Amino acid sequence: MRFKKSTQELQKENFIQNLSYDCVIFGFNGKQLKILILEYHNTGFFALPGGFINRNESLDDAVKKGVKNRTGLDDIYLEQFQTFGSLTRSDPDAMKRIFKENDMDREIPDWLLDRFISISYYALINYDKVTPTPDELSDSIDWYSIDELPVLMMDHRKIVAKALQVLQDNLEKKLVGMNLLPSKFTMKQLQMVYEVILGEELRRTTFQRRILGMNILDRHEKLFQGKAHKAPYLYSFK
Amino acid sequence: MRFKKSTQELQKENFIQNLSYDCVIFGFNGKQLKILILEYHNTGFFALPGGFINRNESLDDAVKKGVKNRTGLDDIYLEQFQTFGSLTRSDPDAMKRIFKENDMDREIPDWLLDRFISISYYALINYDKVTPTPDELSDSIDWYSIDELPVLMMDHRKIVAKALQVLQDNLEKKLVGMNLLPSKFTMKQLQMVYEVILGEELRRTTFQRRILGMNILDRHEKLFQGKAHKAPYLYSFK
DNA sequence: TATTATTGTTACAAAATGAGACAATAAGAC
DNA sequence: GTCTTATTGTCTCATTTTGTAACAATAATA
Repeated sequence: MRFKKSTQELQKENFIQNLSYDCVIFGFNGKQLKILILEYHNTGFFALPGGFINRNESLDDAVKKGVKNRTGLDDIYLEQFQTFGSLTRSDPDAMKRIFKENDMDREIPDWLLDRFISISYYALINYDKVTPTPDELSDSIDWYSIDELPVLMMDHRKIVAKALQVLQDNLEKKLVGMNLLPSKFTMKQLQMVYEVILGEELRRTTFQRRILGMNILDRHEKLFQGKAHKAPYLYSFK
Repeated sequence: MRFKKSTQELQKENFIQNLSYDCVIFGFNGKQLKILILEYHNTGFFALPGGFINRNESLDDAVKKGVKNRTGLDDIYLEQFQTFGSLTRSDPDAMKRIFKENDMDREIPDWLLDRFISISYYALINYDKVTPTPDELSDSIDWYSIDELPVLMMDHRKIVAKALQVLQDNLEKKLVGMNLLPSKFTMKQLQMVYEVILGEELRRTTFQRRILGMNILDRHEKLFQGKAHKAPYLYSFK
């Protein structure tokens, strides 16, 4: 959970109480699976991007808006995967600290110190098209490799683990590659996406045969990379 | 969404606002896949069993408690599958009507007329061990076959459809049969569970070979049903 | 022109699945 | 008792899918 607006706008009446969302935003940099993590200024607190649900907007719209603000992207592939509601997951002390370090500890709305149930989404985005944008609470936001994450606040590590597990389960049925890759890509790139998500190496020939057999790709021109070997074809999703 | 307690106890301070849960409780009667549907008295409103989350209990505990009250069962297999949060899903007029028909329209707490975001679970239970129990708002609760459901309130039909879809997706990886069948069952019974969930017929020999190949079953004595043919073995999950 | 690394494709083996056949066997009919 | 009936457990063979390796094609470089 985190703030989208200045505290002026964080008025209790505007938002649904005790409810937040968190989003695991996946990107693929060509080699590794990455997620966007933000850091609250002067606290050493790392967290998933998130926010609250406005009383007069739908849950999905709230999340879309939040992710758009962080990434600059419209039409993002979003999937809701779990709602976390344990009694111990919230951390009012951390919340106080964040406000304090931003010289806002007099303004902290009391509803932010209450218990929160968090609805979690994951997003799949094209890494290269994103300009990660921190918000007014002056935190940074950056890509972290999935296997080199910093220690995260509250239960956010658990949320990431669940997101990855669901992503793995959905890998076959949901055309994950389409959203993590540019519109044209090589078979090798697609295979690497599958490999980083599954965390295991795949056999090149079997993978190629299976994917082509699905009949979901169009083949385009070759990609000449200036390397001393045969040039691969470019593909796109139909 | 529905009520667990008399309105005396439905005080705003006790519950998390704007948040409810709904539960699709699946059972298998030997032939059909059934779910528990309740009917509000004198309204013709059919709905999924559900409830609210107490401020000092975890989300999972709230749902466990609710399902236990309706079924009498402890240790229920529960799986959270989706949170519904559209702006249009709530229906304050229906809520008023329900209270009115129960001669409680003066007592209706105003927070019940507000927007609700609903966290949905499905449960898998042993049909024969359940005594469906209506609550103090004097409604009935009964089993309905999945393909003969009455018209449901609000978006509950959509919730059921999603539950069934997720159940289908989870069929292989989650040992669904274990929770819908008695501890000892025949191969035929297990196959029928798979068939009603998938909505398609399966080949007997292939099914048997596949399930036995998984090595998840123990074979026990034969079951003599008084029928003029070979008696099947009983199995249990390891 | 030869070398190198990677690619697309083919070939064959191994495993999984589809489809059918068949013997075994409880209980009822005679 | 013996025959009939319906269902079960198992086996066989064909088909499909997957695992594994081999090999020729080919961009760039030496």
